[in-house]
Amino acid sequence: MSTRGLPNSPRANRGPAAAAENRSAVLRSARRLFAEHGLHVPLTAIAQDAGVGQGVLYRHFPTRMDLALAVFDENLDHIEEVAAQATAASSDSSATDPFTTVWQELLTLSLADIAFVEIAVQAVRNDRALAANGRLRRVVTPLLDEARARGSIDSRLSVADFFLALRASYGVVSTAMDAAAARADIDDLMTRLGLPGLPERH
Amino acid sequence: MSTRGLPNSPRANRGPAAAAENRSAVLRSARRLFAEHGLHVPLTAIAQDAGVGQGVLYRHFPTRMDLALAVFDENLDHIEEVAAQATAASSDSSATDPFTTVWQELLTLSLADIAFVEIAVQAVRNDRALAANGRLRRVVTPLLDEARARGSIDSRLSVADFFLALRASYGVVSTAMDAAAARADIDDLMTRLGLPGLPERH
Amino acid sequence: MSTRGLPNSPRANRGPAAAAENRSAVLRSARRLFAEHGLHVPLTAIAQDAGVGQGVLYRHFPTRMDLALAVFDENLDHIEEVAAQATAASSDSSATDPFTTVWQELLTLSLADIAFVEIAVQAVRNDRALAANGRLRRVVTPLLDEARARGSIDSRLSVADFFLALRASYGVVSTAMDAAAARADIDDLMTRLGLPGLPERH
Amino acid sequence: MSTRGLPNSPRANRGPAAAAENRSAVLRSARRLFAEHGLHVPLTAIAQDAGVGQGVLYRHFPTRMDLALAVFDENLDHIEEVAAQATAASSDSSATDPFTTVWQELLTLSLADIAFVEIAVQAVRNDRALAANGRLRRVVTPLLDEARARGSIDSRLSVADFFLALRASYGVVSTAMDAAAARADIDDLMTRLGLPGLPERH
DNA sequence: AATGAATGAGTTTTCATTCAT
DNA sequence: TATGAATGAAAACTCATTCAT
Repeated sequence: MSTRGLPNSPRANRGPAAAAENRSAVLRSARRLFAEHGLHVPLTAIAQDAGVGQGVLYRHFPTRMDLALAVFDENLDHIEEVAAQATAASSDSSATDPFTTVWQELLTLSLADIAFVEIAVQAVRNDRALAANGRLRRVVTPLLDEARARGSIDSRLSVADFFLALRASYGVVSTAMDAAAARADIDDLMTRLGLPGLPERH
Repeated sequence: MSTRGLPNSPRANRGPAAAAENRSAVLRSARRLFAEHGLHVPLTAIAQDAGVGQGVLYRHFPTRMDLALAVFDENLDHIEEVAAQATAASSDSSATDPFTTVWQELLTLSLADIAFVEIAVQAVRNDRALAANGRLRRVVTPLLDEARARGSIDSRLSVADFFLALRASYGVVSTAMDAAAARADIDDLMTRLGLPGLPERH
Repeated sequence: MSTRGLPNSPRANRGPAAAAENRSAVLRSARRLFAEHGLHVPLTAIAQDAGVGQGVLYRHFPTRMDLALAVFDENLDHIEEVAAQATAASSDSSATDPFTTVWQELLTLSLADIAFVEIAVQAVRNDRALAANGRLRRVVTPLLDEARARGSIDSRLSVADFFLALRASYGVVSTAMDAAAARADIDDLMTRLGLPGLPERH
Repeated sequence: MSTRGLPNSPRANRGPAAAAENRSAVLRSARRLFAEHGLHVPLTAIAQDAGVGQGVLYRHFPTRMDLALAVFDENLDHIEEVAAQATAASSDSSATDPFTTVWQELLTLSLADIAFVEIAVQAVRNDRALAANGRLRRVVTPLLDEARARGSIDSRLSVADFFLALRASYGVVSTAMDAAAARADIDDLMTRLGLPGLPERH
C-alpha cells in the first residue's frame, strides 16, 4: 500500500567526509544550545539545530554525557592551542606572561558559557572527566612554574590553588545576576586570590 | 460521564490542622530529595516520599520553583536563628564571634546540600530570590560591622566580599570530588580570602 | 500533634436561611461561569466564585447536570413570569401580542447566554429535560393558539414549528462570529420562518 | 540517569511511507471518536484506536484543534468532490441540480456526525476556520447562481442565506432526540426555508 | 450545615531511544 | 551511513469527589 521508496532526503550528507562534518555540526549545535539552555536541552533539538537526523547524533555520541564531554574537550583543545601560541610568543619579552594568557582565556570561557559550569560539575562525577582535568593540569603546570620563576605570580601559588580558583570562579559566574556584574566580581575575586583578572577587551 | 477523581483513601491526613503538617512533610521530602538527586527529581517522587497525594504538593507549591524557594527560605530561617543565638551568646566574652558562627553555618549548609547550590543558582534568575538575598544581607550586615570593629576579621571586608566568597564557595563545593576534598578546599579558599574556615566538628 | 480545632471559617453561612442563600449564590455563579466558559468550567471554580466550600455545591447539586438543569429551570421560571405578565397586559389592545413577547424573550436569552444552547443540547439527552421542555410547551401552547386566532402569526404555525425555530436559533447563535452578527442573523432567520424577530432594544 | 523513552515495540509502522498511513489512521479514528463522543475524547483514546503511539498523534497534530480542523478539512474535500461530480453530471438533463446534491450532502454530513457541529462551532472562533468557510463559499457560490438561474431554487436565496440555513440545521441536529426525529425536523426546517430537504435514501 | 484540604485517576505532554527504509 | 517517524514510559498537571473537623 505504501507508495515508493524515498528512503532519505535528496541531498544527504553521505560518505566518510560528510560523517566528520556531521559530527562537528552536532558538536557546534550542542555547544550553543547547552550554553543557551543548559545541559537539559532535548537531544532532538540539538540534532535538528545541526540539521541532521537523530540517528547521527546517537552514532557519534551514544549518551548525553558523551556529547557534554566532547564539548568540554573542545574547550581543552582550544586552551591547549592558546597555551602553545602564548608559549611560542613568550620569547618576545614584551608579551604577556603565557600563564596569564591561558588563565584569562579560561575565565573568559567560564563567563561566556553557562554550560561550562554545568558540564564541569557533571563531569566531575565521571571518571572520564579525570582525564580531562589531567589534560588541563599538564598544560598549566609548566606555565605556572615558569610564571612563578619569572615572578609574575605569587611564588606560593600551586596548581591546586589554580584549580581552586577556577572552581571558585564557577560559583561566582553561575550565580551572577548579569554579565557586567559577573565580570566585576570575577576581577574582584581574582585580585583577592592573587591571580590575574579578566583581559581588558572581550 | 465524568471519569476522574474517584474517592480517596480510607484514612487520610484531613482537616485544616493536617494541612500544615502535610506542607511540612512535602518540604521535608523536597529538601532531602533535592539534596540527593538535585532540583530535577520528579515532583511525583516528592509527593510519594512525603506520603501525600500529588494534589497536596500542587496546592502548596504550584510550581517547582515555589518548592525550591520554600526550601531555600527555610535555610534562611535557620540562618536567622543561628544569628540570633550567636548574638545573644556574644556577651559571654569567651564565645565565638557571631559573624564567624553564621559564616561557618553557611559554609556547612553549602557543604551538606548539593541542592543549596542549584537552588541558589536558579533562584538568582528569579525576582523572589532577590528578597531572599535581602534577608541574608540584613542579617549579616550588622554582624559583619561588629566583627570588623572587634578586629576579628579584616577591616577591609565588605558585605559584597561576603557574598562573593559565598558564591565562590558554591563553585568549590559543587565541583568537589568528595566531601573530604570539599572540606579541605573550602578551608583553603577561605584562608586565602581572609575569612573563617569550617568549624572543627560537624 | 495537630494544634487546635478551628473547624471552619469565622463567619460561616450557617443556618437554614443561609443555606438558601448559599444555594442561590452557587446558582448565580454557575449561570455566569457557564455563560462565560461553557458547561465545562471546573465545579471548584463555581464554588469559589460563589464564595462557598465545595461541599455546599455538592449538597445542593449532586451532579453537574443538576446544576445545569437548575440554571435552565430558572430560565423557564423567568419565561413563565414574562408569559404571565404579557397575558395580563394583553387586555390592553395596544399591547404587543403575548406570544411575540415570550418568543422575543426566548431569543434574547439564547443570544445572551452561550450555555443556554449547551444546556439545552445536553439536557435533551436527559429524561429530566423532557419535563423542562414540557413546562415550556405548557406555557407556549395557549399563547400560540391565541396568536393564531388573532392572526398575529401565520395560521399554519404549530407548537412543533415553534420548537424547531428555537432549536434552529441555537445553531445560528452558537456559530455566530460576534453578537452583532448573531442579532442580524437571528432576525433574518425568523423573518424567513414567519416568526417575530428580536425586540428593538436590548 | 535518564529513565524515559524505553525501546519501542517489535514490529511498528516505521519509515516515511508508513507516516502517511499513520496520519490517516489517526484522522480516521479521530473522525469516528469525535462523532461518537464529541470533541472531548481523550487524545490517548484516539491514538490507541488508531493503533499508534501518542507521539505520532502529537507529531501530526500538535493541538486538539489541529486534529479537529483536519477532520473538518476532510469534510470539505469530500464536499468539493461531490460538487465536481455533480457539475460534471449536470449536462445530463435528467440529473439532480448540482446545488441540491451538494446541499443534501452537507445536511447528511451534519446528520451523521455530532462532531461536525461541534467542530464548526469551535472552528468559528478560529482564524483558520475562516479559510475553511472560504473554501465552502467558493464551491457553493457558482452552484447557487446556476440553480437560481435555472429556477430550481427561489431567486431570492443568497449565499448568506445558505450559510444561515446550514447553521440553523446545526441547532436542529444537535438538539434532536434521535436520528429519525432529526431527519424529520431537518426536512421540515428546509421546507420552511425554501431549500431542498434530505435525499430519500442515505 | 459548612469548610476546604486531600486524594488519585485521568489526561496531556515530552523526549530518549530504536529502527525500517 | 543517514533519515526521521514511531514508540511508550514517565513526568506534569487537572479536577471530581470525599470527608475530618
